[in-house]
Amino acid sequence: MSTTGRGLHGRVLDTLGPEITAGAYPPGSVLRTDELAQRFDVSRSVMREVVRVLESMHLVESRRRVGVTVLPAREWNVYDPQVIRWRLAGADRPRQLRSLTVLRSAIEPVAAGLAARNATAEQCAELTECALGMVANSRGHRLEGYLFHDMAFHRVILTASGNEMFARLGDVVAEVLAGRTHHDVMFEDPDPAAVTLHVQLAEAVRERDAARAERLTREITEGALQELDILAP
Amino acid sequence: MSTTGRGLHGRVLDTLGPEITAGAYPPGSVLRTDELAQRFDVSRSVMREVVRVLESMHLVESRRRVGVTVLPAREWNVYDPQVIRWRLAGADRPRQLRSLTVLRSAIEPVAAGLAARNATAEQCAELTECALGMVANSRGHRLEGYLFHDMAFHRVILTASGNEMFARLGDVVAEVLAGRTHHDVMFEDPDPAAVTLHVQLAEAVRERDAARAERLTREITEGALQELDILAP
DNA sequence: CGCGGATAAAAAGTCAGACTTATACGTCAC
DNA sequence: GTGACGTATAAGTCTGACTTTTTATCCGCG
Repeated sequence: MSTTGRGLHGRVLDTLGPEITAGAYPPGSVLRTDELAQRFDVSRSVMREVVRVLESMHLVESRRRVGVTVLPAREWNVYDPQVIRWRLAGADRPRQLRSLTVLRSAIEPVAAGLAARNATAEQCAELTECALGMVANSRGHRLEGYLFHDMAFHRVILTASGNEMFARLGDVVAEVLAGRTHHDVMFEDPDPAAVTLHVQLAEAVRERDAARAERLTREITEGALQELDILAP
Repeated sequence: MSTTGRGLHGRVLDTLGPEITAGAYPPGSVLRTDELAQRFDVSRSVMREVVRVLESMHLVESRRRVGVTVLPAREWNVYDPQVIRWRLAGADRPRQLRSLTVLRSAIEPVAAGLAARNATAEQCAELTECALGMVANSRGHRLEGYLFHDMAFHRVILTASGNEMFARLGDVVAEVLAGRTHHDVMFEDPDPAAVTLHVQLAEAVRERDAARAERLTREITEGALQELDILAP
């Protein structure tokens, strides 16, 4: 589940990264490499590597004679999967989930339209398989099984679009879907209407109906927006 | 212009990063830290920091007893601004430009719709100012001036949307616009229709007409797609 | 001939300490 | 008050030794 796991350096990162993204240090705060090394009981070499990684994520900035300065959230690389995970695990999780759901609502319809044009026969088959899996798990509190197929479904759509930028959002969408199922309200079985929409979407892609695929996906994502009480246009 | 500039570590990164994203080492290639350190004439400490950063971008993977393995492009963090710049500077620039333009066509209309709801009075003013600047530079080969206001315009839209994920794409869009003006065909003055659309968009946002703002932006981005010969739905 | 376990080698990982360099800040002269 | 100068500070760099993990090889046994 955790990503960096390996290495002493990764363990420090897994503590310090979430602290920063959680806002434990207000923007402009100054950390010193030596102090951090002492706190985590690692050598400066390791600490410097950690700082370099945080710097490449634009979470901090390292300057001579000053120290390691924490940057304002506006500067962060919010598309870095690591940063996304850290923020989703932190306090402003709801806020983050909203941002990402709005992003989904912009991306996925277009991706679905492209998928209808570019999907391979194999991808079409995967898609219908996932949709069937969703149907099969849509009743009787089989939330985990439903989630599994839901994540796979959207990942296939994004990949089949043929656009690498879209494909790379597969993990993010999966994270959002998982978050919705696990942490937020979702005690009951999923909305039957949503299930039907997914089945129809798989159908539309198979039949190369780009316009319909886009329209159906827009309905799906608007449902997701409404769940989070985000006003739909 | 260049980003990492500072530090010995940054200079090595500015050479090795572009090499990898350009595909100089096929996926699965193995690099050794010591050899790299020798090649760039830096100490292993510095080289290790470089490798750590590349690893956080998912360009490479470092494993004990094996070395530093180059990962397939599918794994790369393609939203990392650094990676985007490296790829735009490399050989598959056209491909990259297409991916990003498709991304724009998905994001910007939604962002414009949100901007119409959320933009502050100040942002509305900036928007009209940018649009006027575009008009003023739309004739007589004043491409640089036009580009400047065009970049600013889209940046304001993305920021005014109020969604941090959208806002963070400001740099990317700017890069795409700059790329179009500088490297690709754009000898003549910009399309008058596009200029008009921008003026109308600023108007729509000012008047809080979200639907119209979205529709106008869709027209703008479809124009961008057509310029690159990407089929529009 | 093939298989499994001991063994060795290779590369990253870690650490400690000394040295260099840039730079913010205070001081002093004007 | 302003400007030049010196100093303290924290990051940056280098070196060399040691540890750890993982892979490949080799050998003996079935």
